[in-house]
Amino acid sequence: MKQNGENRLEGYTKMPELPEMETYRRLLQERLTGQAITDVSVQREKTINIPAAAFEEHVKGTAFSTVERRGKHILFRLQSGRVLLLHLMLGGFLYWGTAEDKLDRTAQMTISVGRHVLYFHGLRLGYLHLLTQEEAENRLAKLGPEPLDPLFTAEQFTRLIQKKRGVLKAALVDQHVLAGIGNCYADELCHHAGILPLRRIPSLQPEEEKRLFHSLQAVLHDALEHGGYMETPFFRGDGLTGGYNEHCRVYDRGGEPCPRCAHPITQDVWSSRKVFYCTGCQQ
DNA sequence: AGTGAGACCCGAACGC
DNA sequence: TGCGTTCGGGTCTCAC
Repeated sequence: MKQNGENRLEGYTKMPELPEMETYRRLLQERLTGQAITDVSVQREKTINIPAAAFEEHVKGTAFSTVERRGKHILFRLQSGRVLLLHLMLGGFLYWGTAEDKLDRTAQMTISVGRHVLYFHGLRLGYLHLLTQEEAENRLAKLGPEPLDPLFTAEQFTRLIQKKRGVLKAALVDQHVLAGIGNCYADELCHHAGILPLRRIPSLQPEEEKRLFHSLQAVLHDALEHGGYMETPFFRGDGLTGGYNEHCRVYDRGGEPCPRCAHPITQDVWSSRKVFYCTGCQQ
């Protein structure tokens, strides 16, 4: 595992959120569309939702059609009409290689496409479930809107946020309010907007809500452009994935000077989650 | 309704 | 070197 200059451990404090999953989606879409699945192997039975034999039999006999994303989920649409629904949860990540070019650790599951292999690593609570389209739809039905949907407006954002009365961060990471925001990007977008993540929602001024909406989009777009913050490259020579790591301004930077005002960043705990903010420039 | 706690899970870090 | 212990965190569910 990589460590930075201060010997701070990286890679297990940040879990894949929308930009990381969207980065994966793009990389997978390029590689998998139309490809026949030639082999499947399940090392960890809890990864899947049906007996391994039935899973392997179904998946091996079909091909990928498209790769979509909804919130933090990836949907592999299969030509059989079924869907593989992936959630990486805590510490999960993907690697694209061959039988020789793989990571020096066990994968919980692999899917082969000719000589290429998609490795599923770090699936502790994560899963890859084989579902009908209807089942997949039902699973995702309660998710909030996609923050980067061009049809998603500031007015809609304000309406959703105002349905909640608690702490701002609670609403931002609630998948039923918005799909895809997790612990890290919630703190990052609050910092970008200059608003403290533990503010009570009713105390937010209309102008602050507008700023939050703008920051939500700005931070996610920026993260996407830099390939998200995943530590592990998706394939050998991958120079994009994880490029956003150095762009995180507050998350996991407790005690470091704020990049905007140099005030030391506060690390706090709220509802058993870490929260990072700057009391110098966030109100 | 919001908050907190517990369960789920297991690789990695750490202490001895 | 190697064992045992601790930790973390997204999501769901339940209690207050």
